[in-house]
Amino acid sequence: MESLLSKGYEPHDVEQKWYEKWEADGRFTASEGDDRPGYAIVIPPPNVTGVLHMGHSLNITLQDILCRYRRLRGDNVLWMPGTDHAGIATQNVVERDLTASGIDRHQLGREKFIEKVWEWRKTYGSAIINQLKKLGASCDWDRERFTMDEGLSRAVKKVFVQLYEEGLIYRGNYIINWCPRCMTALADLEVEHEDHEGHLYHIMYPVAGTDKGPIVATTRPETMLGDTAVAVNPEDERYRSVAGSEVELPLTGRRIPVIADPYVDMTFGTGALKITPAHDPNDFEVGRAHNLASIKVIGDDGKMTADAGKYEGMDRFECRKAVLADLEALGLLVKVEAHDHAVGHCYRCHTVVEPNLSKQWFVKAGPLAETALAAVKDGRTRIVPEKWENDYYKWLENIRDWCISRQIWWGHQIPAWTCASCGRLVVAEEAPDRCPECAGTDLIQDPDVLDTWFSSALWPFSTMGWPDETPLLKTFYPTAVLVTGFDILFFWVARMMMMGLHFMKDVPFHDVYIHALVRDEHGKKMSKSTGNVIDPLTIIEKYGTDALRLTLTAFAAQGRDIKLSEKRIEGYRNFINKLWNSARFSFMHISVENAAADMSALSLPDRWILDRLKTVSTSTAEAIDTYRFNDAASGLYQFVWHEFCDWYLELIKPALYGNKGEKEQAASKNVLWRVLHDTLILLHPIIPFVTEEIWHILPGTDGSIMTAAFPADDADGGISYDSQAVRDMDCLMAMITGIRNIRGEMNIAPSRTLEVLVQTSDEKTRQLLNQNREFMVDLARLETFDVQPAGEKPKGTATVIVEDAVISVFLEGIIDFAKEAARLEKEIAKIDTEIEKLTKKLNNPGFVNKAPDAVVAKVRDQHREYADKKAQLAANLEKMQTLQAG
RNA sequence: GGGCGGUUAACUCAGCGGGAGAGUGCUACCUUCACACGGUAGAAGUCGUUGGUUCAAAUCCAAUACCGCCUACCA
Repeated sequence: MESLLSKGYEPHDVEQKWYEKWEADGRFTASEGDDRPGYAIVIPPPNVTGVLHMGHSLNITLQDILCRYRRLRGDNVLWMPGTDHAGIATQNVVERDLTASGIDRHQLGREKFIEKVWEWRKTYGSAIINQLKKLGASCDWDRERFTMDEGLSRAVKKVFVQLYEEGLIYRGNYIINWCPRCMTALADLEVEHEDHEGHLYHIMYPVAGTDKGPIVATTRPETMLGDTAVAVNPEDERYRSVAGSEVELPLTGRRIPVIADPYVDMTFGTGALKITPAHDPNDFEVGRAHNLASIKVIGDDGKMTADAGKYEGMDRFECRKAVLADLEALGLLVKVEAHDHAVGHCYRCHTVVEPNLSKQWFVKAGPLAETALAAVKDGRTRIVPEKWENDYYKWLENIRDWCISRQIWWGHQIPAWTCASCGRLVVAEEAPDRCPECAGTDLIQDPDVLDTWFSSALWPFSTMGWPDETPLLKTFYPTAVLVTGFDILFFWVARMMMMGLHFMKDVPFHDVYIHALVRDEHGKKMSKSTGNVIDPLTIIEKYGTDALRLTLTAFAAQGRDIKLSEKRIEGYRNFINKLWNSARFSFMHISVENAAADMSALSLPDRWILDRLKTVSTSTAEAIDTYRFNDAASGLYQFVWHEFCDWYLELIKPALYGNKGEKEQAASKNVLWRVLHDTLILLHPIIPFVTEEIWHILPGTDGSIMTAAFPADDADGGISYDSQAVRDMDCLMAMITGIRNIRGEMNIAPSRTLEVLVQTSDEKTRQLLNQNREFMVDLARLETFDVQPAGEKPKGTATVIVEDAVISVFLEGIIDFAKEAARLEKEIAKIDTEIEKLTKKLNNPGFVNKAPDAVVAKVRDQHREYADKKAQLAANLEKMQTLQAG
């Protein structure tokens, strides 16, 4: 059997093999409903154009841990997968493709273009899904959804119509963010602000018929061409005389009024504000209040319109330069100041966005936000870690209406029609046959599509078949938890809350777990342009999926970003290999008889490891239950490597090789089987592949590890805590480590066995040592091992103190005593600093009187222990010094 | 402008009121029959700075510095 197992773990074939088997056996398939508790997670749908990055990898790993864990705990788990049609992003990608072959989408026309996008999706759309599978994602792939699917589109239409009828969707002319490259409106959230070192230009607008007038300040001088007023504060003495008069708008020859409005901040700039209602949201409001005209001088393509006069056709930034030069020539550019300000960029193509007056569709967010806010405030949905709740509250409290129409072709076309003859607007799920107003049959559908996030907002219920009342919805809505990064808390989470509560009358998820962002080793955001991306697929190729998953999990501490480097992944790959080899070793000894065998006649190490196993089982369950993934990973790492491998396997080797009789051999084999068995299950949610592989080699297991029971609580098979075994083992381990320490410090070759004497007045300790002397002899490599009551200490020995036992290692002929004297001095110095600290505490009346008794008693004990230890070591040091002198 | 987070061993990070921890790296020794992707041992930190609360502070509070992020209609 062991010859079949390679010395080093080879992940690639194993991963492929098991993933295919799991899928084929329907291991990921949820039941529509049965006796088991339902547990659902909907995947944050990756963009269909996407390529797997580290952010996905972390996100998927954590969800997979939860799903696999809940299955092991007996739940009916639905992990709903799918992709997002990513309107603007996808359209951009396909357009780029077309451009490469010399085609413009307008040549193709809308219908043909959309066909092209679907073709594109057919060819490349499953790439990201296949990459998720590489990560081991146990999604229910039979239920995979796409936001443009027929079912989801139906949900989108229904939601749109209902919100419109409820007055929560409206259409109107407002200032929106416009991307002149994508040629579409954007929601406020889709604008990324960046600080730019810009300029504040001071421009004089001469009072009509004079050459003096108010000076306005602006960062976007080209917009002056669309100015329809100058505003000053009514309280401002400086402008009292000009308020109400007219000024001449330079470069245009137009006359515009000077209006008074308290909105103007007298302390900023010159105190006079140019008003451009068509290109600034504030100016738009002021313009409305004063009935000013709106003149749109920057077109949707980013070029100046006919209303810009001689600047028509110029790019907006060219125009800025031209306007400045012309003003300069006229002597009207009074001052240029350096001015830092935030400039908005399109989050898809990074072009500078332009606030533009435009007719768009909006969601009235206020009422929806209120319910979403309340659901978190009253705890129906919990955000973990809690600190994100504040951000959530703040955003919803200050929410503004959401611009949902996009001037692109790829997406859900808005279900609104206008009658060509009477102009009547009809909003309906299906295309109307005739106008309800005039019975005209020429109805034209609004060409715009909806914001992609509009359909994503419905994801938790649209994927389960809504608006039909499906069994799936009944079993799995509300979902258990949403796992996502904070970057889409507003974009997506908050909007799902709003829509879920409005249409399902219940929250979409009980918990929201916000995980970290993955950054590079220097803490920088990974991006293609910086060239610092660590590609998960490359990592998987090199180290295996389990290593990547374990690394990400170990670093997924709450509330902190993950700095990833390949070096770290290597370390966790080594752990996988360690686990593999511990199993290889185990398989040399255990057989099917050891499965589920009785747990009696246990040796001390057996009892000890079972206690540790129970402890780590409980803490792993607790950690996953509370989303402390890193605690789960590091707890298991510690247990497997440093308790199971370093100590337990070493301790039971003599028993396994039959040196301790059949009874103890059988007992240890049973325990070994049991520990390995349970450990595999505990690790499976984090590292599914290697655990499944070992599981199948482990004798006495049947079928997939995915069908096993998680060894916690009642499913622990009667293993019990054993604090006595833990105390005894701690004592033995401390002695072994102490002796090894001497060996190391004295440079004694491992092959050289040592003579050791332990003296202790405690009979129980003597008993413990006598009963377990083989462990000492074996692990500390001893020639002789004597246990005696306290008495005269021998000469020429190195000393270690453990509790009240004095361990003497005979050194005569092995090393020189000066070395041991130095070692003792160092040890004593260390103890002295401890004693000093403890003494100070005990001499403090405040401490003795006010601290809890238990704490005081503990400090007293410690103090006594250290004092004893010091006395013993000092006595031996004296002997060393005499020996040296002699 | 407002808000949040970080600052702990050379590096990356846990810990968040009662003895400073882990992984990696480093040093020494070891090719001992699961594993050199290994073993044993070791060195290594005024827990950003200053003040306060407390018998007790890396841990709580208040300032402050530096770094990072989010958010915002001051032209």
